[in-house]
Amino acid sequence: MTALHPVDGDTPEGQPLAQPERRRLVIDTAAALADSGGYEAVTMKSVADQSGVALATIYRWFSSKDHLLAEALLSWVDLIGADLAFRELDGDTPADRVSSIMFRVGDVVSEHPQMAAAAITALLSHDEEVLRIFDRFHEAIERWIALAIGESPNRAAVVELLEHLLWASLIALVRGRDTPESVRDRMVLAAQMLLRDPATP
Amino acid sequence: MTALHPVDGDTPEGQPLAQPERRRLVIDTAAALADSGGYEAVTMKSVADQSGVALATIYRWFSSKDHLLAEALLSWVDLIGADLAFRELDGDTPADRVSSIMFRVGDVVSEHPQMAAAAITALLSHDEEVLRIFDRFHEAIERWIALAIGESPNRAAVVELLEHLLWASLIALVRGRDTPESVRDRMVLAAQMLLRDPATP
DNA sequence: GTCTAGAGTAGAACGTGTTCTAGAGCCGGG
DNA sequence: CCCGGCTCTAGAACACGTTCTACTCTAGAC
Repeated sequence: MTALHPVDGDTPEGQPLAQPERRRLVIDTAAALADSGGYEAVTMKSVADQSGVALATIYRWFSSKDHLLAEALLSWVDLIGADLAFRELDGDTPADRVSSIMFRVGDVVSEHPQMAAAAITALLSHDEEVLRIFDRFHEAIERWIALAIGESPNRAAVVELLEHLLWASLIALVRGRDTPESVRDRMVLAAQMLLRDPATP
Repeated sequence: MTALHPVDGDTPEGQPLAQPERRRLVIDTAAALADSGGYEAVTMKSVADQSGVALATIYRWFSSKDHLLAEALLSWVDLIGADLAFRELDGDTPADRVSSIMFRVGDVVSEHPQMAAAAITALLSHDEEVLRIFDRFHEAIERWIALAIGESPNRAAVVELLEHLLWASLIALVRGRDTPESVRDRMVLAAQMLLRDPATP
């Protein structure tokens, strides 16, 4: 059994897949394992076996298990990002639109709680590549929140505060210290308080 | 070499230490290792060797490495708590007093960055015992912040929001994504924005 | 003094993330 | 066609957290 005949990496025509497709396959395999059993269920050996890519090759493409899972998370980010670009945000006030975003994020997390927990665990790693991905994640969330609140005094500061709050809430959520509902409520309340006019006449 | 003669666990008189003292010794050994080299520098074997307590015994007392490090963190919490109980908080406004607390927390973290990073990494574990300790940590921080802001409309909500912000900031801090100064600034700004009168006449 | 329950111990063993080794297949330039 | 360099591979090896095993020692009951 050599590189000519990867067990699970062939096209229907029997052609071996090219590198980008095999890389994608590895990420998707990890995501599937994470989705069904969370962080611990993703063992590098099972990812290798199920994807048909050798363990050593996976480590050539990804610096660590956490890096691999972080890459899987990026697919979600793209998904939510595309959704936000496509569908208008509901709500007339900034707080309403923050609420609207939180509903979408909450839906994704609620539908895939194990994957979400695994991804957030991975994002907390100190791995170099994970930090890189974390920055992209950070930028995406910043964009979403900025989109929701629109113009406002202190805009940058408010966005930063809301982002930190969301991050802390997501961590609490996957640790069972919080519920999706209270995350949503907290974010909306924070948006209301931070966005009210500082000098109401 | 048996239980009669633990290498490092004797009093100057040669008496073997009692269980609570030996437990304390283990925690302090872990803290010392964490302080000098961070999370990875704390290996259970080196804690066992340097404290003179057998590895199996350490696992009888602590459910995991993360539990052990979380216990080490509690000493800090007690320290800061005692300091807060003893020294009045400076500042006339709630925001000033939040700033004052952040200075004290920031000082402790800045003086022991490796230990802080290790402790926060440990606190993020899903270990049962760690969750228990996390709850105590959470209550302590809640108390500190409540103490700082005093009476206020929406007090509970403001405290909760500030606590989440602090948590996210500390994580960013130990990951090198933030500086003590900007954590302080963020907390003070948040306190100001959240505590301003909702209906200025 | 003897016995027993329980705490403590040394060291082997195990699981999993990660790295290493040695070699096989592939591809473009001569 | 052959070479040199590249990717990929299987499997061994390693590190460290954690658990297991079989044993010793101690303290208290009697």
